[in-house]
Amino acid sequence: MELIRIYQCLCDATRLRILHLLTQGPLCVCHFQAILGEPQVKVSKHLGYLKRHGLVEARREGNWRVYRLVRRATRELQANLACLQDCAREEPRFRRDLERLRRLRTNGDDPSLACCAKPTPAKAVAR
Amino acid sequence: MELIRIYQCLCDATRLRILHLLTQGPLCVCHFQAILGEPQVKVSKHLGYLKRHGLVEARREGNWRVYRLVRRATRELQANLACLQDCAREEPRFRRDLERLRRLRTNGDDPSLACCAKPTPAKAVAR
DNA sequence: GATAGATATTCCTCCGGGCGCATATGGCTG
DNA sequence: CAGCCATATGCGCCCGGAGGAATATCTATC
Repeated sequence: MELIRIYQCLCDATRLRILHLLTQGPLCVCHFQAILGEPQVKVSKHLGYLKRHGLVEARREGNWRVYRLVRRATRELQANLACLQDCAREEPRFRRDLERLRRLRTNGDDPSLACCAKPTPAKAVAR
Repeated sequence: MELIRIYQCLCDATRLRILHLLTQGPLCVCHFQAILGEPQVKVSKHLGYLKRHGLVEARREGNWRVYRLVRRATRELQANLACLQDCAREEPRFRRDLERLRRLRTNGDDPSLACCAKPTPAKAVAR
């Protein structure tokens, strides 16, 4: 049952936040780290999980990897992501994530492609 | 995060089928057994899980227990159950469950309250 | 109050997944 | 090619949850 796989992906907080962010567009790993405030291993593993389960796909972009929601998402996935977006509107945590994403995009650079390390080579990501 | 709890409940096939059935109205354990074709322990445990996690509530009805979705479901829960119902429309398994439920209700007796053992005391549930 | 029926609970085993540390990989740059 | 950066992977630990067999609990009935 396809649905099960989807729900299994959704039932972890970190993955939920990742997917929620991805509904706003592709993102690279370091951005996830910055926004979620989670260690690299954790982020990377959850992205791997999502990829293995077919919710997400990745491409290389020079030195980093950009993740996005799968292009041809099933109806089920689309429905559930829409539902997630809807529910997320009221959860402070999701709102903060969105806020940070927005800040990264404006303070930083180009919306989707320009990755970290471009604006501030010294300070970089505030860990 | 409330959402997580919901998704944790949704990420098992048996629970998914149970919740889906419950969107059609209250049901007692033996009906679940009959419809799902799963052993009593399994059904009972998953119902317990759903109850512990606040998606479901139960009342005694003489010798048996009738389960229902929680009365005051959160917005998140409502949204996700609606989404589930929508997705379930295309999954054969869910359709079969609904079909069996319908058959139980017509062949059997009264829609919601009348429980098993009333129609056929001899054959009972075809295990 | 003994018994039967419906359901819950306990005990056990097994497995997948979450986490973190350390290390590997793969591309870029000097 | 050496070294750095971003990211992935392997390993070990731990925990929760799934499944099933046996048993307990609660209710109705005689």
